[in-house]
Amino acid sequence: MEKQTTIKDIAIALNISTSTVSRALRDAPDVKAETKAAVKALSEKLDYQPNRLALSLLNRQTNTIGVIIPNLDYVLATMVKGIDEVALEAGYTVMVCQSDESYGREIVNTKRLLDSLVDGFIVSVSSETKIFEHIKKIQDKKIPLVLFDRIVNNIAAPKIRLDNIDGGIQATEHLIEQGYKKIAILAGPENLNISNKRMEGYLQTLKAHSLRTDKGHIIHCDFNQQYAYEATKELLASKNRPDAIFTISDRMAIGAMLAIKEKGLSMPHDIGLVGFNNEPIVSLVTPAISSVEMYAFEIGKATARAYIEMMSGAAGMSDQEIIIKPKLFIRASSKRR
Amino acid sequence: MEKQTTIKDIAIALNISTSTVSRALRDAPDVKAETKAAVKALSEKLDYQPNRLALSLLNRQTNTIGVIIPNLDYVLATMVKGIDEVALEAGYTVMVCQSDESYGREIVNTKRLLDSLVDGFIVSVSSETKIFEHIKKIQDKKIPLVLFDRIVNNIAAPKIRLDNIDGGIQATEHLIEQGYKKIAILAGPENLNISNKRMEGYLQTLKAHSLRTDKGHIIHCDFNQQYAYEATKELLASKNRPDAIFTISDRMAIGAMLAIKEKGLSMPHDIGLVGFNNEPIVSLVTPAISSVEMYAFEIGKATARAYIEMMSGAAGMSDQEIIIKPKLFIRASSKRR
DNA sequence: AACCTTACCGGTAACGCTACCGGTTTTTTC
DNA sequence: GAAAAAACCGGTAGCGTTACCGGTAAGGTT
Repeated sequence: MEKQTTIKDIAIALNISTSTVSRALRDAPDVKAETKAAVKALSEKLDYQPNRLALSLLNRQTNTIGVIIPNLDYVLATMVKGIDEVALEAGYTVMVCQSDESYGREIVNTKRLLDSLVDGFIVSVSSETKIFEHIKKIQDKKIPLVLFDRIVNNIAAPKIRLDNIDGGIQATEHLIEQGYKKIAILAGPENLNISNKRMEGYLQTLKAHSLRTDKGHIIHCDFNQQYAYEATKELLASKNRPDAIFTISDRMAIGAMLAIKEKGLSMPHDIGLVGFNNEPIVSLVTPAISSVEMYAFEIGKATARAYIEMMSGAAGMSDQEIIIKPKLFIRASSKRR
Repeated sequence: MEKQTTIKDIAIALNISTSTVSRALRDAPDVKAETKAAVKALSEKLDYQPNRLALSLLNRQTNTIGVIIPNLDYVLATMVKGIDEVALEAGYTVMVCQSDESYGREIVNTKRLLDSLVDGFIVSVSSETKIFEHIKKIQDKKIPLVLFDRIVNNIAAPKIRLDNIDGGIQATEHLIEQGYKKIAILAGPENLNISNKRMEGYLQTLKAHSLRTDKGHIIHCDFNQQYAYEATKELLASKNRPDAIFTISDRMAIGAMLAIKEKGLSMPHDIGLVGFNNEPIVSLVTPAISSVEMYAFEIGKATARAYIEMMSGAAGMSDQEIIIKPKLFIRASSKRR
């Protein structure tokens, strides 16, 4: 690694002081035009680039956002894309760290970025995370924090998320409207807010239609195709077999689909199926699976915008909550009327 | 943003010098045991964390790797996961920038990270990139560089990639073995190395089996489901209709599949289909699509390892090339014997 | 001629940290 | 009991940059 050209190199070459070079580069008014020209010409020639480390140290800000996410699946990658786009535009650099759904790695990542590498955080917590001390620590240090997607309730920070309850409602309403009576749900891990909210929408809707909720029709399992497959197999073998399944992710919907096919049941006739996320895959399988679009890219962009607003010291940001409305896309797996 | 506790704070509180605090924290031999204890206790209490910016400025290294990738699709996200895992283990922080397949943004990203933010690069170029001055610039500055997946040929750097030719061969051999005679290929963008290599394997294999190559059976199109769909429709409508299609990505295979189904042709009977990447999706569609597994996670890990080796000054790294062997997974879409 | 602007530039300190040199104090040695 | 060795600690400089203060020389004003 060669030594980068510094302001000092230019100063020595032109036999002027570093202060003057610094001012010349920033077009300060009190530098002679020809001095400026000389400095700029030489800095161009030597391919001078200011050392951001030195600047950050001096100004106590890095212009870097630390983004902590649990993984890089389709939804989160899309959200990161949205964050990236807006942040880049605004002159921020983004540092993405994935925790791989591990509480431990989430802490390690947070700690590292806290070493003065970033001046703010955008966080979506891992499904394993039940203790939020590391998140609170960010706030204790008065470092800006924005939560998105998998938010934490009892922390006061701008939050950008989907209206998960509404997503659950839309899915369940649709299934009821299609004449399904015994609707099961494959919910996610028990402590995961987003999955619980989707389930809440489901429960609300059943209640509103005076449908009995069978405890056996609520299954918690990991965000995982295999688990969903197993769970569905059990559901289909139970004595009170459901006639529809709502899964809170598309991966799980695929797992469910496989189990349904294996059992020789047909969709949408015997069983209705609705997923969540509206990943491209759901329109490619047969039958195509109805799914709730969550506008991940928009959520990402809104998150970055909230961050930027917060950094610019906008008032009333501290516990603002931006809620994006989902939209159900109806496909063959649940359309029987 | 509150002021972080610094070494100076500790020094003042304990009425000792900053040098001593620094040494105490690093367990230097010439510090009294009780002084060490006091320093450590206080630093614990104040939650002291060394300022990495200051350290980086001092040591002229950031322990951060700049990863430049064209997007965050399944394959690249998996590779990044691999890079992340190894890098984190080795104490590096990873900074991921996606160029969104845009040459301009690739340059912007490179430039930013070059501002002393990273001390090395891991790069996979965008499909739009035809000029590599920005990559050469990295090397001109003697900054370590590792290329992976979408490598650049005329640049001397460690390269980690799939044996794309072999992937093309495996796919084509398999189709021939299954009795297909008129095998078309949906290749990627023309200047993209990986797609050309896969095509090279395809061409070699046809030649080895003395099969005529029909110019009309070689279609270049973007890495995109829609384009692949259109291209396949044309292929199926042409007078010399192929009896098998090899696509150099799974997304394209899906597009091809849709066109084939629409035309009312059956797989594998009328048309054989083989994709590339072995994404989870291919085993979920009907019929399941044969695909070439490219071990993206392994490639990512190998890339990070090569980077680390290079940083530790290992000799003979400068133009080492690590080539991962792909493996065809045969599924219903191409198995007719 | 004495003073005052204006235009330009240099020096210093600081951001947080460590390497290096040097200086006290205490302990050891004969 | 004096000299030598060890143990411990402080001060300074420097990484690259800019903010701030101050200084010099040219030109302008009475």
